[in-house]
Amino acid sequence: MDQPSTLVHVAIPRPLHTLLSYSVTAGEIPAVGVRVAVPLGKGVSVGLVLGVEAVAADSESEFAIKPIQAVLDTEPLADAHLLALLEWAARYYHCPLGEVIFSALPAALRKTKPLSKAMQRLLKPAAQPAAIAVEPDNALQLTASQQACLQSIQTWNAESTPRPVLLHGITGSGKTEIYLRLMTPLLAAGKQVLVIVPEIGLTPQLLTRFAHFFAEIPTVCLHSGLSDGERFKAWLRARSGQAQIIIGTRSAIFTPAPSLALIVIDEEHDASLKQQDGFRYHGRDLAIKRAQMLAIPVLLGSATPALESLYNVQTGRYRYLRLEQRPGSARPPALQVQDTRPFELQAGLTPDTLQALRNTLLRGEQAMVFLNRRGFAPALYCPSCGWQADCAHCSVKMTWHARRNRLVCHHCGAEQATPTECPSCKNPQLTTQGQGTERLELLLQNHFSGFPVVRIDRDSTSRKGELEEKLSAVRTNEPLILVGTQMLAKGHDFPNLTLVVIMDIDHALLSTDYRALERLGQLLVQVAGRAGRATKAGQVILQTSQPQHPLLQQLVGQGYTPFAKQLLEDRARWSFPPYGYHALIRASSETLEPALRLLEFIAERLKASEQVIQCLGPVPAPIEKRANRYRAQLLLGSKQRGALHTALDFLLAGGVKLRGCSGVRWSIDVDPVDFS
DNA sequence: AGCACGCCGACT
DNA sequence: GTCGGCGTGCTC
Repeated sequence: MDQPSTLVHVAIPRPLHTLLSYSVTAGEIPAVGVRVAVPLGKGVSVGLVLGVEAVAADSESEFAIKPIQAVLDTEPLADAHLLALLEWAARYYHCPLGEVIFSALPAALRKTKPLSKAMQRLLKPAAQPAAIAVEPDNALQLTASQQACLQSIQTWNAESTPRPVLLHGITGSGKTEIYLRLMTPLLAAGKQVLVIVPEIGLTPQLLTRFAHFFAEIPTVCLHSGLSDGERFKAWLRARSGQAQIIIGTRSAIFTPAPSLALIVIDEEHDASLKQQDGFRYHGRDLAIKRAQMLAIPVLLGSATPALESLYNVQTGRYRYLRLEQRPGSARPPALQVQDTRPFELQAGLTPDTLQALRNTLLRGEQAMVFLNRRGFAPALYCPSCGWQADCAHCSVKMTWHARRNRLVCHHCGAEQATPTECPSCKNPQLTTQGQGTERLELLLQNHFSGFPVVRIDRDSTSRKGELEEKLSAVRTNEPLILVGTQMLAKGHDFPNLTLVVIMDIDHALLSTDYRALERLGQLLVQVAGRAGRATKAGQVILQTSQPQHPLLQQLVGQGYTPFAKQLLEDRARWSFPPYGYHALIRASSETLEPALRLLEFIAERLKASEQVIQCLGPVPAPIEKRANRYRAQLLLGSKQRGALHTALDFLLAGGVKLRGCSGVRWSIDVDPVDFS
């Protein structure tokens, strides 16, 4: 008897570029979006059902179709919208769909284990939350410009297919207030709002504001500090519609939210929105895609918008709002460039800078010295023979950490005891070179005895609660000096902080990475924004040996917008993003040659695609060796996004294999932001 | 990614 | 004569 039977097409978390098909028995046909356990090779794998197809029982098949092993869920984990987003992302980033899907699901769902009864129950559709009266906080009055901003956004968002809005608001201009006010009516109507932030641990003040303002609204936070179980529970609460505010880092963009009505991307320029390994998506770009698919508004906020976003404003794809003034009497800080060349430096600081620090402390105010380099010194060398402490596994110098008296590689984590003499010539007098936050802390402690020096970096805050401890010391508003890295750049508001010193920006001014200047400009503006946030005027000192650099001059003299405009003109001249599109193919192997050879082969295949694209390279990566692997890269550029994608599809369809390149690992990075 | 199959060097 | 090296290819 030829009875019809049923096939399911399943995405598997492996680098397969196709779905696999399995048979199911009539009584257990799973719905699309349900997980199944399937036999794979000799083993068993989890998979997600993406298609169900009735076929004639006698239909021929290329393969021996195996039956699924078990249906794992009673309810679909992802709805059609989310699956469409993931399918789009897999195509756009040229990442296998199964890997995309399972990296978007909480880790608890990547196992071939059925959920407990309790968890199954939580997957059932829940009733929409009842409308809640959100109490307007009368203590919080919007300024006239905030009010005008809010009004514009609300008018625009009422359109049937709203365009993304870029809210360009200087530090302290009150972007958060706009977010809160925009969210209020939606939450009151029982809707959900997704808020994406760069790194949750670094934006505690944003979380506190939300918690106070929306005390009665169920909220979940999705960040790296959660255990698998906690993350899964938060995901379930969002999926049920019960949690109305979902705050999280980039991966939160994949959280199911049945009544999603708004997406907010805070610090939309931030590089941490781009995933740097595996499925290399951009959180902001997927947010815009998701919002577009759902026809809901999306708001991008930043004091220093990404060049891409400013360009999208120019072309009319985004709308733009500027929030200029700081509430109250706060004025923007005065920026001053300090030429380091004529001076003898102490731990990298000029005499003028030290004097400015002293004056600040004597006025009873706080100062911050920003140096994006951990450890005591970034190099240890022998003055007699020239030997230097290199990492055995990477092509970088090791950093000397004084407190632990160890040499540490900041790229692979390798550590070793500090040698007591030169391993090459036995000279017992090894010397350090360059500045790190540890050395800066020590110098400042000696120089300003009687005033506390608080160092905040990954090394000084590794213990749980240590960061909060240090921050609360700063919040006493007593005169002190803060020393720190990137960790200090955003999210903290110190009312008595009036001086910010920024060190070591030369490498970014001289970098060959075309994004380095954009990032430097953003960082300078963000860090400068720490100064003078309350009623006191702020001062910012930039130390550099390149004070005449035209773009630095422009940034200091005219501000971020003209600086960004100039950078955009430079990008246009070279057809660099956003005027052209890039994809970076990286390869690594135990020696450099096979990686280069494979990329050479790939470059040739791409040429055979007959698409209008440029290949730059292959060349060794800027950090040629990392964790014992040699790295090379091939940059692809095109003025047509479509040509680039067609070429990459052609490459993947043909398969990439070359004899003698067996140990080469390679990957595609669409819209790369990091070229190291 | 795993995990097999498949041809060339040092062992009971 | 075999055990096993990891190069190559497949997974419905």
